Amino acid sequence: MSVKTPAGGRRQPTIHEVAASAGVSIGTVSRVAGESPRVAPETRARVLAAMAELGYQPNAAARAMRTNQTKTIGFLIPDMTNQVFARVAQGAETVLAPEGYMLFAFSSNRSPAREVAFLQAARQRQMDGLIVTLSDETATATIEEIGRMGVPVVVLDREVPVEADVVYSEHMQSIETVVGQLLELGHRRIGLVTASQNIRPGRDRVAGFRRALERAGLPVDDWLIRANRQSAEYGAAETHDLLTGANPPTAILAAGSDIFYGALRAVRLLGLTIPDDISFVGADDPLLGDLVYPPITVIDRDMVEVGRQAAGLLLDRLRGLDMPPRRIMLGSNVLLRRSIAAPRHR
Amino acid sequence: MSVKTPAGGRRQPTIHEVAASAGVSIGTVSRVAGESPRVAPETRARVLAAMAELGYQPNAAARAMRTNQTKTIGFLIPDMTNQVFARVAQGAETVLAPEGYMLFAFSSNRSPAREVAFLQAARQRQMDGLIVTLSDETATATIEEIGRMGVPVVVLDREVPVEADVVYSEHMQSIETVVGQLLELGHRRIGLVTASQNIRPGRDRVAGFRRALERAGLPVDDWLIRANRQSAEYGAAETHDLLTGANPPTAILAAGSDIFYGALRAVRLLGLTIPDDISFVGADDPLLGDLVYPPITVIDRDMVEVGRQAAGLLLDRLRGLDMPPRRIMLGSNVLLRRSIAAPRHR
DNA sequence: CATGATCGTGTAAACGTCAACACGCTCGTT
DNA sequence: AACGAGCGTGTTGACGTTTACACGATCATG
Repeated sequence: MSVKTPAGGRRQPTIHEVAASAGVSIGTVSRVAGESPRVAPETRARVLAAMAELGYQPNAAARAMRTNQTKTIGFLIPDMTNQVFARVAQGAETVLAPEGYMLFAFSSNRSPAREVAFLQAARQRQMDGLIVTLSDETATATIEEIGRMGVPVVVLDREVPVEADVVYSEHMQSIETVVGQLLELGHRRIGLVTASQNIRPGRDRVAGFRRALERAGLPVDDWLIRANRQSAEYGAAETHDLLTGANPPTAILAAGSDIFYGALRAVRLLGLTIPDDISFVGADDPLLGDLVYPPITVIDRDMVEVGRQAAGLLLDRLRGLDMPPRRIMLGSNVLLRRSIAAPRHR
Repeated sequence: MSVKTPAGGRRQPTIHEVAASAGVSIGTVSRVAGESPRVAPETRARVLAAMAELGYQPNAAARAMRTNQTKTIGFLIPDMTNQVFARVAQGAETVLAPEGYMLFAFSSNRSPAREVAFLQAARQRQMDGLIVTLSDETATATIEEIGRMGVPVVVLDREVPVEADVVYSEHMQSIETVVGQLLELGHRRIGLVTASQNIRPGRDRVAGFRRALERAGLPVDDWLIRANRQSAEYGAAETHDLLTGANPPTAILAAGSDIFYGALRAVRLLGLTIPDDISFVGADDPLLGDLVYPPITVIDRDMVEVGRQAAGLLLDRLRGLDMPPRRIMLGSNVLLRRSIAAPRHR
């Protein structure tokens, strides 16, 4: 016994067919579907039976046209395969689902063009709200498109000139803490590999890095700062370049989960031992940091909480909250592990 | 200068407003939007200008109602935070996007109830097609719901009584290969931790495991087989239990990416050294396997290709292909690394 | 120069739903 | 018995599109 899934597209039953089958008018069916109280129990039962029988599901398009809401939230992430964003989605889901909203995730693969395409699709589809992580704060087309949305938008960890609620993560202090610790141990040349300065995390990490050195009265060697892209390949390439340079760093900060992967791989391929040959700090993937040997010090943040907070902000707007944009800042933790030690030659 | 995103819901411009602004009828605007050739170039230009001016995006709900298609594909995955499924989505995307379809991912968190909810939502939203990974083949409600879809559905790596195209991954042979190799090295007690036998991968892995032992003329100790759930916690718990038992295995097969994580963690926490104290084989996360020390032998498959193949099958159906269900089987590779060795006490 | 084909455009119906309104029925009240 | 209130149900426009059809203008043809 097997169930058919006709490619030809079996027509879905409509409210009219349910009405006919139950021997009532479409208005009554609609009231039953909408859980309106104004229906006699006996009628309701008959309608419910007809619905079940026919496998009726109300047509969302028609419903959306009448009610101007779709109970759909769009979730824009730079990269599906990155656990960091997936966890955010998971957190948001836990808040939105109980309210009857469906969260649909869409991955831009860090392409501003695809971000615009997503925003337009979301607008076409009358999505009720959006949670977005942009891949480039300077992409004006994306920002204009957000302005046109007409529904509440929550922005994650970006600084964009848009009147939207934002959930920020703290990056600067944690980098400062880590760099401070490395300086304490005697490191004088520390390499930083992180995201582009076109997004807040990249900018803040570089800023925190510089501040830590300046505070210690040390000069900043720009050669040691690599802040351009967010990918394992980039992390690997820059780490390799740093470690094979004329005057290599004695510690590497791989700030970003993909970069962390790539950088760690580069260190391994060079046959270097952590922390004897090189001190190493990762970010955003506490699991990986704890699985390798020795465990790696990691800058961590609770992404599920980010998702919950973002969903909370959105939900308030969906309920009609009218007030100036709100900003939430969530903290980071430095999970100290055995991957950092005093530099060898010194 | 900042852009507004009114919570109140700025009304979106409609085709009527564009028509008025361009001084033509709505029919003409629709023809321009639909790229029909029957429009004078001068008129087209005027309409296009009006559209751009107003930031017009056609209302997908209204369009869907007329045309019965939404250019939307639903993608159901058991777990967003699992890279394996994310990669499938990525692969599918590369095939579907050029055809104008948008892929929206939804995570069921391995809950059959949420799978049903997703399927109903997809039907309500008139999605044009679905790619689904079910979390339990025995959930009849889910299967019935698939039968009602009325649009093509592609199933990933599950055996369900549904007339749908399927993309399978090969599991049995690769497990046999690995177990054979371990036997060769002298292992006689091998622990298997994998997914529930309610899904094909779990079943096939257990079957492959048994076959390898039987072929070698060895008895199968059911205590060594743990096939119940797919999560890091489960992997950790069962691995711990196996390794602290009265007669522990000398090798562990952690078949499943989350299970791999958890199992590896359990081994670490017990302070065991791979491969001296215990031989270890993982699955589905070649990256992790290569990052830890020593690198871990892993059963790997190309999930992006799975996604591409699934999307290809779906696309054919969307184009109207009418033929019996097709099945594609994709292979697995055993990436041999230094985590397996001859057992110590023997 | 009449005829018909072609072209560009406008008009109107339909898609499936919701909700305002209307209507008839049953009660309780006087 | 008459009346109004309230309840359950049916009817009827919208919502924004697409598309078949209609129509006038232009143009080539005999």
